[in-house]
Formats: sequence, structure tokens, C-alpha cells
Amino acid sequence: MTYNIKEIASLAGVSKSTASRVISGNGYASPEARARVLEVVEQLQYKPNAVARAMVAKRTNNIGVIVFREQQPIVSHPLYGKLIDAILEAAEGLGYSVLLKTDREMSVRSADHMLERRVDGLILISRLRKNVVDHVKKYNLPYLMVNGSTDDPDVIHLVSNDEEGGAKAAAYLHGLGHRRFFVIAGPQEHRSHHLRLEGFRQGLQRLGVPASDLAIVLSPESNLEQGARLMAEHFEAFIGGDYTVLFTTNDMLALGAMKVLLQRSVRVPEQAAVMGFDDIDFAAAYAPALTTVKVDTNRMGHDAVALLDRLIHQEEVLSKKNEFSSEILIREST
Amino acid sequence: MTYNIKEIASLAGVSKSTASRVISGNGYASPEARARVLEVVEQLQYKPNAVARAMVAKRTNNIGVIVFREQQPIVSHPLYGKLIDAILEAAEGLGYSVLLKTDREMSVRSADHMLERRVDGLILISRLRKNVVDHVKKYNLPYLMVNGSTDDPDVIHLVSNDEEGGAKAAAYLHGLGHRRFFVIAGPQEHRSHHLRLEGFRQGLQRLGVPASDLAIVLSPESNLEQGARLMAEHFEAFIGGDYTVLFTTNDMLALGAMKVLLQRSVRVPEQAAVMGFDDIDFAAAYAPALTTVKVDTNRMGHDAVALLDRLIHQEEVLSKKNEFSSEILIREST
DNA sequence: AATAGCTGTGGGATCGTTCCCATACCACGA
DNA sequence: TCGTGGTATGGGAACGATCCCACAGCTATT
Repeated sequence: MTYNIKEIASLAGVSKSTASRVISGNGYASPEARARVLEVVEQLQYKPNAVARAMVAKRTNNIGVIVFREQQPIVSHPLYGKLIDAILEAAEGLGYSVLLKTDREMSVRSADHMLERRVDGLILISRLRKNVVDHVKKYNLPYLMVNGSTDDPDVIHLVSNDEEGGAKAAAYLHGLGHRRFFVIAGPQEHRSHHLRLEGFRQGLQRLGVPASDLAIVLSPESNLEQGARLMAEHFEAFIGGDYTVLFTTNDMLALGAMKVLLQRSVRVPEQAAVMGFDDIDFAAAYAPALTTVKVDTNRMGHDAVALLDRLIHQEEVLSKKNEFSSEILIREST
Repeated sequence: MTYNIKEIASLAGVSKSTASRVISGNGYASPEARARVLEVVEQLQYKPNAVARAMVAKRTNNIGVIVFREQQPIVSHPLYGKLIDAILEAAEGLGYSVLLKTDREMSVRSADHMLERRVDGLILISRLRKNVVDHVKKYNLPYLMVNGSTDDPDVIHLVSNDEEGGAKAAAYLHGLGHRRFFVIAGPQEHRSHHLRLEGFRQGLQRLGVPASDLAIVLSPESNLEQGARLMAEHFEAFIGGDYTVLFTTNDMLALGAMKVLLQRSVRVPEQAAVMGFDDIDFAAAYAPALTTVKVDTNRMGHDAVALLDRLIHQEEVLSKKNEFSSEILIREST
């Protein structure tokens, strides 16, 4: 059974006002009244109705998280999964519950869903279209973007500093002595992939590497299968072209491609080095373990929630654009 | 801004009752009234307050999902991530939103949280203690368990048929000609790991393999690191003992152990075959791709939501225990 | 002409809380 | 003795929807 505060009050011999004061913990109540109410609460295992509370408080203590992504996997995506884990942990710490939704149609509907449920704030993850942001903007709902792309100066967003990461990768590989570079890059309409490639390219340029020593293959998707397919397709060009290193704009592409290399008995890193980007869990587990650029997803998730909490409390937010600098994890594949 | 139905009604020149009828779509309304209300709704982008709706309907259209797990990762766990993806998709299809929570303290608090928010139903995932189930049971809240263990005949639960899977693995490996078997098994207090090992052991027994040809090493955790550590620790015993195959009770242990074998130049599968359990995404991506026992996590997630929906609608549920049979995926490691 | 049965409408109660406000008691100092 | 201020209490409005019910108009049947 489920009880309401009126029943609790009458069983404790007080008015609902007094019961409310005891249970919510603000307002006066005599020690005797308090004790009686708490006893009834304990005995009946009374759970206050958060829906009714939300109604009057005009706050649900729920935040909405929407992950926009065309293809599966979404939650089980190695990077977004980590991000969601961090968000859940941080949200819990601040007393929020999380309404999670995935959206593969990139529509406005998922945002409307959250709006109707009156979440206190909204975190939008990954590739979302401009119209979704514009839609959400119309309501005075605190929201922010993680790992998406926008040129809108109003939108608060958290992104990894992909350009810097790409440049760091270039410098690191150049420092190892590599001179001819092969790149498999994910979809360029996706901000991260674009900037990682751009950073890598410019990094090489600054190091004096001529454009002719850089081969770039674009991939329509950024998963294992495409990485493997493209490596297989360009295998001769890679080996025959005296390229000594493969850089990819995420780990999935790198692992897919590296598998093809290993299958064809190319020794990694002796004959060909491989470097990815993201530091997904399996990068370290692979044989050989993948050298990569680490994005601190955990901190991004925590910061996203902390920032959203500031927005919800109408506190000042220091900067709209929050970049997370990336670091190189040297492992066995280079 | 956010409006309420009274404002919509007065702008449309009707009573809130009429507006409600138009918006919710049940009850009479003249074509003219309907048109005027819908126009105002459209123009003001009115979003009905789901909190208020939930209040009167005594239904939130939210379901709660709690994942119990002591260690990180939780959502980014390769198996649970897939499960959650499936649950989200199925829930969306039935008009539910999902409140997701992770619980590392295995306490009753996370369930209380869901109870307070008045979710329509609850899905409990993984290792949960008996007291949590007993606690939830006290409320007339529809709930079910996925991938947990219980001896309580009342509890509706969905599990993979781990014993059958273990036996299938034994039969398959025996059929390949293997005669001496090495096993790394996860924590035996976890139902899955226990049954997988039991099934494997009994399967071998039925095939006439003497117990002396089966070596079992128990792992305190079921992750990559432990798989690698234990393989390294028992490397001499494994190689020197003429074992030709390693079976583990999940893929993480297998991949961790396989990495050590590859590092020590053991050729897989020629010198030693490796077989896991679960079919996580990276099992297929590894070089060599891991042969494993596939658990249909996607179907489990969908079925869990469908079943919960039946419970919520007080429809009859056919059986308390729902087992999902597993199938062997033969890849490169055997 | 009376009655029944639709369509259409709006008022008010309701859901379970919180919070404002009126009231009451008591102690204390002017 | 009278205010004043702190403690304690309960009644009622409010939050924003739905839904029951009363009532009104219209058409069709007897």
C-alpha cells in the first residue's frame, strides 16, 4: 500500500501541516509531535510523493539527458557509455535523478518529451541539429551541450580540445621519427572528427612535413567495420607507400584497421605504428595496446552536471565554451 | 515561457474543460472549438505539464531502471550498456520514459528514490541483494529482475540460460578435439559465473572427461585485468600442463587472458584456443576474433520492458522465470 | 408535444504536497 | 497589565491537469 500525508497525519494525531513540517524538516514542530509523526512514517514506510512535491515546488529534481546518434550503439557506445556513467554519478551526488533518452531521428520530439516532464535541466549529447537547440532555446529551461557542434555563441557547451589533441598526436609521432603519415578520418561533418584531422594536418605542417607525405582516407562512419574495410581497401597503398604510421580520428577506426594489419602479419608497431583517439576501455586491452589521445570523459560528465546545476540555480556561468585538453597515452602500438 | 491549460483556454475563448478535451483528445468538442484551441497550442508551443497529469492519473509513464554493481564501469559495461540500449528503445516504443540509476552500495536507497518518484514499474539489473527485493516487494509496484539471482519463486526474472551455455561450450570444444581444459571463472557468488562454470563442468563430465583433465582458477572479479593477471600467474601451469584450450565465464576474462597469451607469442588458436561468454562488441573486433557464447541481450531488454508493461497493465504473466537460451558464435580464437 | 439520446460546454472537485496565514499559548521585560 | 516575540498548530489556497456532473441545445422517435 501507499499512503499520503493526510493519513500519516491523522494516525499521528496531528494536522497534515504539522506532518508536512516534520517530514520536510522545515518549520516548527514540538518534540512530541515530531516523534509521533516519525514513528508512523517509519512503521508504514511512508514515501512522500515526489510528483506532488514537484507540482508545488515547480521543480522535479530530474535532469534530462538526450543522446543523439543515428546508429546503434548509443548507451553501449564505449565513449558515451563512460560519459553517461559520469553524469549519473555526478547527478546523484547533487540530488538529481536522470531521465535518459536516445534519439536516432535527430528530431525535436525527444526534447519535447523532456520539456513536458518538466525536467529541471537538459544535457544534449553528440550530434544534434541546429533546430533542436533552437527549439530548446525558446523555453527558459537550463540546458547545455556535450560533444556537439555549434557556432551559436549563446550555447553553453563542453567539448574536448580536438584540434590540440590532433596536433599533439602529430608532434608525438613526428618525434618518434615517422615521416610519412597515413590517416583514416571519420565523418567530417562531425565536429570532433573534423577538428582532430585539422589539428593533425596543421601540426604536421608546422613541423615541416610536406602535404605529399600525408595520405588521408575519409570514412563515412566511425566504427570498427569501416576502419577494417578502409584499411583492407588501402592496404597496398599503405604498405607500398612507405607509410610507417596510421593515425585515426577515433579508437574504433584504429582498432578495426589494426586488426586488418595484424591479420596480414604486419607487425605493430615495428612495421607500422597505430594511434587512435578517445581512449575507450578496449584501447588498453587490445594486443598490442593502442596508443591514443585521451579525452577525459569522466571529468566532462561531472563538469557538465556541475555546470547545469549552476544554471538551474541561476548562478553565473563563467564561460560558454568549455574545452577539455587532451593528453597522449603512450602504449604498445607506437 | 511556459503556459498552463487555463491560459490556453482563455486565449482560445473556451473553458479549461473544453481545452483539456481537445488536447487530451477524449470527450466532445466542436470543430470550431477544437480548431481554435489547437491554433493557440501551436502558436504558443504549449506543452502539457506531465507532472500535473501524473498527479491525477496516478501514472507517471516513467519506468525506473537500477543497475546494481559494485565497481565501475556500470553503464559503460559492455553487457549492461547493450541491455540499457535495448531497454531504452523498447520503453520508448511503449510510451515510457526511463529513470536510470546506478547503485554501487547495493542499498535500498536507490529503490526508495524510484518509489518516491512514483515510477510505474521497476527493472532491477544485476547483483542485487535479497533485502532490496524484499523491500520493493512490500509496495504494490510492478517490478522484475534481469540477470540477477534469486531463489524466491515470486520474483519475475529474466536470465540467460547459463548452464546450458556452459554445457554447449564444453560440447563444442570437445568436438574440436580438445581433451584437457583450462578454465578461468568469475566470482562464484554471482549466479551467471557460477552456472556457466557448473554447466561447463557437467558438460565435460557427461562427455566422459575425467576431472583431472579440467583445471579451474577462480577470479575475484570478472574484468580484463583479472583475466590477464590470472593467465600470467598460471602461465606455466597452462602451457606445461598440456592444456589446449582456455574457457572463461565471460568475454572480459577471456580477452584479458588472451592478451597475455599473444604477448608471450602463443599462437591462438593453433597452440591454444580461447573461448569466452557474452559476445560483447569487442569480442568480434579482437585479433583473433573471440569465439564465445552469445547471450541475446537485445532481446532480453525488449522482453523485460514488454513484460513489465504487462505487469503494469495487470495482465497475466505466463511464467516467473524467463530463460534465454544461448548460442555459440564460432570465430577465430578456436 | 413529450421524451430520449446525442453533441457540446463549463463549473467544481480531485490528486498529494507545500506554504501562507490566522490563531493560541507562554515567557519576558517595560 | 500590556505588549512583543518565539514556539506550535491547523485550516485553506495553490500548483496544473483530468474528469464527473449538471445543463443546454438539437434532432429523431413515439
